Amino acid sequence: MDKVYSPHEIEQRHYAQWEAAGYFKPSGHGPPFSIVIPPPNVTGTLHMGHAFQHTLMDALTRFHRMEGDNTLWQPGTDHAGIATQMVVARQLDAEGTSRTQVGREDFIARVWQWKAQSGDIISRQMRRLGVSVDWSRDRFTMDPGLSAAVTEVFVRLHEKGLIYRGKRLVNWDPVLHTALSDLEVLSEPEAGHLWHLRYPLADGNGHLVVATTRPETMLGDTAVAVHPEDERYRHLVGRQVRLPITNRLVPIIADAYVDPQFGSGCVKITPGHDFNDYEIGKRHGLPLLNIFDRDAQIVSDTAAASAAIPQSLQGLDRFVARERVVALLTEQGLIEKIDAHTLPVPRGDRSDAVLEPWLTDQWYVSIAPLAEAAIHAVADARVRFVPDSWEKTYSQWMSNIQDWCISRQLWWGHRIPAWYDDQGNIHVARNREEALAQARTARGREVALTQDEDVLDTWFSSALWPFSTLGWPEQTPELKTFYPTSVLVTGFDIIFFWVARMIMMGLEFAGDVPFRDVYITGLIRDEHGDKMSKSKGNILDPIDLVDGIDLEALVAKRTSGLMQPHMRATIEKNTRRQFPQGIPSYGTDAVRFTFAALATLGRDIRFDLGRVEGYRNFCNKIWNAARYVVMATKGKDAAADQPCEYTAADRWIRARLHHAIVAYRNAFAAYRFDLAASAVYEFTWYEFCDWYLELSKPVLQEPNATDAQRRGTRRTLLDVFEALLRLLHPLMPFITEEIWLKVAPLAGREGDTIMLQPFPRATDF
RNA sequence: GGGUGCUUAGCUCAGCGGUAGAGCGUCGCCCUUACAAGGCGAAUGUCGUAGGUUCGACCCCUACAGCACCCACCA
Repeated sequence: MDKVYSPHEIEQRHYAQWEAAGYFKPSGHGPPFSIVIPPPNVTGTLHMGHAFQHTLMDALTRFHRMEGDNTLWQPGTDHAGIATQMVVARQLDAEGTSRTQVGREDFIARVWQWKAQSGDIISRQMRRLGVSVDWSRDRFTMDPGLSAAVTEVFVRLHEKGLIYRGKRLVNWDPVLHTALSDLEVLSEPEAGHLWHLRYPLADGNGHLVVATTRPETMLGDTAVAVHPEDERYRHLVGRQVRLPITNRLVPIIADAYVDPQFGSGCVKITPGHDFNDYEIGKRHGLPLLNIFDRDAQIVSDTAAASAAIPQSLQGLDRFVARERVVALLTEQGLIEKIDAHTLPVPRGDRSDAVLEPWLTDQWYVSIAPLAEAAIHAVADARVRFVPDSWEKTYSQWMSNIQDWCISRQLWWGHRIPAWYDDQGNIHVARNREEALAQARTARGREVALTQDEDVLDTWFSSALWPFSTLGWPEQTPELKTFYPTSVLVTGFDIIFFWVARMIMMGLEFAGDVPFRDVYITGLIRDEHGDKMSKSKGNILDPIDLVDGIDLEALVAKRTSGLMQPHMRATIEKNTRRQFPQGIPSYGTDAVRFTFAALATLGRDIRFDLGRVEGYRNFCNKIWNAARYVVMATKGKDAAADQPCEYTAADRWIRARLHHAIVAYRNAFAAYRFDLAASAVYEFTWYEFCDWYLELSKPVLQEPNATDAQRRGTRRTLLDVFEALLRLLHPLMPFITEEIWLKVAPLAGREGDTIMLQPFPRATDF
């Protein structure tokens, strides 16, 4: 064996062999064990969080495979509608054209092209991490089969009355021009103002003061509300104010929603552009005025006329309109005062654009009926969260769940299977022919149909992932064998987006929960506890830890393609300070072992390169122990069929191995990868290397030791070390394979790979 | 407003009702034929604060403080 452990060549060689030999396919004769991968965005690259989760999933998969279970790790990628569309749109921009210029069909073709190119990057990264997914079953959310599942689910939910089309306020992204679900809205407090506006009473006797953070929306006001018990205003309820600028008359109404303590105690009501006001408007039968277009600019033409918006304001962006409205009111002496005020501003999670509540037609899932079964599934422990503290988060959210807006005004995604006839009737069907037949029956003649232009929320197809990847709605053998899956490994950030929805859809369509356990990981943060992000310039590419990267390449990587170019200098400085020598190559096993060792339950992880270095040293320790074991036994008498005499040290190390196996297995059963890692680390280093290897030397070297004693020690060296390799394999697949292929024959074990060897049982020692 | 988690050695984190642990870092001594990507040895903590339960608390309970996160319609 080489004197130094060099992971690079070893890793690539073994992975290629494993894959070629088909070792990743289900082959065990035991009970099924299955995991579906959380499908990464096909146009992204794997980040530290992926590498972390993949390490844990692979450890579980390898462990169960070695146990003889019929093990499937189902891979695949997600089309990630908005994210992907944005990336390709940006590419087109850079080429001096645009999405709308190339048109829908060509744009989609272009995305497919990009998908093919980008998807390769992810699978290459995954292979470098050693993940033992069954590549022959690779799936993509927009594959024909999975798309058919999407359509099937949509049609069935519609038939059941659980999908409907409705006109109501949605979170509208005026930059991306699409509706978003509530979950895609991020509200952060931002500095703003509270404008106190004077609304003259219609009878000319003074005015009311309303406080607002969005003065421009006064153009769409249809009432002013006060609290019913508020003595100051009680007498005014039922009377009217004359709105400035538009001169429209709007009523003063009483509604308990109003907090008399806040501002002036009077609230302007804009049902068309505020979710609360929308509800109040419904309660009081107020008219709803739409004053913004899809770009969030002030409307013109008839819409402007019905709100009596003056020409001078039409077509203005909402923020320009705000200034103009304030200026006009100031001129008229209608601004009482302006206070500084911090308010939550809703932004789109992808575009970061300030969202506008906007009245549109959208498709919704009536979710409460589905949620009920999903709440019970968790309450009854048919789905178990690990750690279980997440159950509360889950059930609280599920109990207050709102209908899910599933339509998106995008091009990249699953087209909604709904067609409209010339009278605007809706025909939901599996395909155009079915829709035509439906229309024919309904109308008694042939009618021309137009398909809905919209696509579905990406998470709609993700929700079906555990069964759509296994062939549903066909009752395939895979579906029968591997559904429900054994465990889902994912981050807490997508419990609502994904986990909850999979449970609902799984129960409704696949007849059972989608997974037994949900292991929730924390976030991988940088060494200061900051979230890793491109804009902060603190991201690490897991492959760079594996292969190493020199400083200049790292700086270039971190500073290219920045959204805020002014961050460049800071990022470069920090990077040069933190990694003056770049990042050395640690090898996959060291990186994986680090992830496992850091995988404590229920908290975020500060990723510390010092730990990787420590575990790289651990790899080296194992390597050198192997050199000793081989040197001490190769070509020497270690025959199992000859008399062996075991020293106290021999018996002791076997007992310690027994102990380590028990600890490791218990840790795995409880998803305590950190404890498994430390159990095997401590046994290897402090017991096997520090003590046993040293104690074996006198026996093997002293002239007066007997042959039986030497044999006993050699047998023990081989038995214990060979088992130790199998124990380590789920966490460190490569180095264990490399050494095992050399040691196993000496230990009298046969096999072409450690991957399919039995996992050590404590009772063997 | 509701909820969750965290606070242990310089740093990153385990831990358990019974005299405080690991990795990294620091200091000292070692190139002894598995291993200098190492070995051996050493130093370092009123385990956030204040109460309580207990024979005994870092561990259980209560309050408080600080930090982080999630959900929510106060204009």
